[in-house]
Amino acid sequence: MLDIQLIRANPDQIKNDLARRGIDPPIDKILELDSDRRSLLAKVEGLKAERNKTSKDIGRMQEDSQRKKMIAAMRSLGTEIDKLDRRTADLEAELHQLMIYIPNLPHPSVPDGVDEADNVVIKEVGEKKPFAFEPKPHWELGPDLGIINFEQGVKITGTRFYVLSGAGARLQRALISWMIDLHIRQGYLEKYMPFMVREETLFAAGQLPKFEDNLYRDHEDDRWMIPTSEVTLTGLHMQEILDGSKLPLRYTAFSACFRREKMSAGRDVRGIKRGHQFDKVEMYVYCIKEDSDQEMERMMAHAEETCSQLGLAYRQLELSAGDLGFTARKTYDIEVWAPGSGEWLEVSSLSNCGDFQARRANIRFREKEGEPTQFPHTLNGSGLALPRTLIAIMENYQQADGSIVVPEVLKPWMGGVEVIEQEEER
RNA sequence: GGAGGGAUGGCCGAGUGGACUAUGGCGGCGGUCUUGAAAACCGCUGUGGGGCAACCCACCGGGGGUUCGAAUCCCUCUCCCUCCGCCA
Repeated sequence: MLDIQLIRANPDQIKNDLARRGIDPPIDKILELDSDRRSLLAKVEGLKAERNKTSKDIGRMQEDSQRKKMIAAMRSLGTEIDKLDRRTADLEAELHQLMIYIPNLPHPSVPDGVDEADNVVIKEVGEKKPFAFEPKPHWELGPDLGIINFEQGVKITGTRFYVLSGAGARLQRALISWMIDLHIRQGYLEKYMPFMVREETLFAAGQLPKFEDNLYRDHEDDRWMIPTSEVTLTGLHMQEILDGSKLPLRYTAFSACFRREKMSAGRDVRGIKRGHQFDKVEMYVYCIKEDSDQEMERMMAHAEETCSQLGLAYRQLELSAGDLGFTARKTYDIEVWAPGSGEWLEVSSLSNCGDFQARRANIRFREKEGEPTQFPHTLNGSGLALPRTLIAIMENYQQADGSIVVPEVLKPWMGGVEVIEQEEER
């Protein structure tokens, strides 16, 4: 959510910033509603002050005709207040309805552009691994080795679900453990969070109301499956006033993520690249606004370390203004090279949300006691999405015979397995 | 799933229709006293909104209602606790 005071003070600046995203939201309507709301508020609050004062007087008076007269007067004043209160509430609701659909303002450093074609490659690290044979895609390697079974996933649940088996399941678990341990060393506090949340939590993180179509939901209770643990890590401090001396707060969490993928139906249907359920290790930071640019670079370095320690060639992209997500003011993507699929795979997306989520979640902090509260900045980034990392490892570490070498850093978690050979299907 | 009890400020806890401008205590901050500290005493100590300001408004878990007036009465939702049932 944007700051209404900011819109009030610099409407043209706000319009220009949002135009960079290629949108033209109803800023003038918002200003009009805001101004109507404030003048109505001044009026109704004056009447309330009068009612409060007179009601107190009534309480002190003896029963007499004067008292009855005042009660009658207050009764009609009450009707008037009710009427104005309702109009104020209507205006506020209308204003709120507009405000919650306005995306975050792009950071000044974000490159211009209308969509992903305008995203900028900042750097490419590592060489695309050369192969003396034609590298296979993971959707062939996995079933051939007996470590991915697509048919079973479809049978059990439906399209875009799969089963990992034996060394495949173990490799994913190894990645999760290794990544979390790495992030702990990088200074993050590990959290294990719920995978289901209430509606309010999704609103706080900026997923609702706009992206309702992409979420799984239990209609009987107010329970929604999270699309990312960014949601729960934002919810962690909802409605709190944090102690400023404790910032920055850095968290890491593993979670399953659930996405209906209605927006991308038909895309990336082969393999495990885009499922309805996937695992992810997330990094999340709450910090003061002065630190957020540097926290972003820091988090980027942490995600890069994940790629480089796994020996994967990767590149860093910065999203153009037109491709930024709803809550983000600046976003870096990390893509790793998948030689079998023959494409760059987005394994991580790191966003600086500024105070946008903190506002929606009502998360504040106070630098020192007695000072006014401020909204912290929040940043989130995948410490890599598991299925795509798995793809990259399988395709990059494959050998001519179809076996897969286990990356050095994962060996401690693989129970002595150094090469994943064909497994008997069970 | 059934029965009952709860939710008040940073924390504990009183308040069941008008002096609540939310009692009291703890903690915190400032002051007096002191060589210094402790103790004692005095004062201050929630959030948001409106207004140039004085000041005003809202908030006692959330929402709605009754009333001239609600922390207090009514409805409803959420959450917590106790017991029973079921359960990894």
